[in-house]
Amino acid sequence: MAYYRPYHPPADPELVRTLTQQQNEMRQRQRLEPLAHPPRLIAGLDSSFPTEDTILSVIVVLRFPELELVEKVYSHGPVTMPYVPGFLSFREAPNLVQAFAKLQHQPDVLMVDGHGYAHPRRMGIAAHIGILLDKPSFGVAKQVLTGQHPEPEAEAGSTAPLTDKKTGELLGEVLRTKNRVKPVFVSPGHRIDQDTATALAWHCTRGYKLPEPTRLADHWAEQFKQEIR
DNA sequence: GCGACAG
DNA sequence: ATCTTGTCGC
Repeated sequence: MAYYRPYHPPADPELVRTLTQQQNEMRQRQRLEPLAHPPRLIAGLDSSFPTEDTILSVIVVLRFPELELVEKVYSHGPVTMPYVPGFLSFREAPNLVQAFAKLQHQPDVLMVDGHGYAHPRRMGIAAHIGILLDKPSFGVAKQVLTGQHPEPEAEAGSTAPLTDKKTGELLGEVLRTKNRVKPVFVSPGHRIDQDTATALAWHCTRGYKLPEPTRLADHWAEQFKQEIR
């Protein structure tokens, strides 16, 4: 059996150095603390690429814990950065911020597609967005970026720790949202803690692998994709 | 030096 | 992320 992994064009060393420094600076502003108040509105943020040079970001706002859709907005524009593992936020965050500005309702917390603290420099896109908007945020990713973890039990609701192999530090939690289906990776971003992030992700699941906020954002992207053409 | 690598 | 057919399981 031969396994292949996607080939990533070599990233410009100078660019990587600049962005790394920027993430380390943002890390100084990151605050991981319990949510001040229970959320009334939770947002789901997701970006897609209708064409290789066009980015489409969608944000949905749901009432919590009912999970009823309250609002949905989108923003699209030209792609300005290549995808480089570890620097996803610089490619997607700007357009997400543009979409956020269109919201009529202000969400209490943001669920972002991708990692938050579970990042090489603890600055995944979820943390990045939270700091830029000064909003509580956390990430829900479908694949691991960094860290190791044991397999959570097969039953929905089971969790397992995602830790740094070197230091043992807790980076996030692996959450089985659906029976016998690949789990998702939850990690805090900004102004929230791990337990709250995991609890929110779990309380937002409705029988699908992805929690409603990000699942619906992804769903509406298909609809908005038609509007921009 | 050898792998790993969100979306 | 995106492309893309058949296939497996509830």
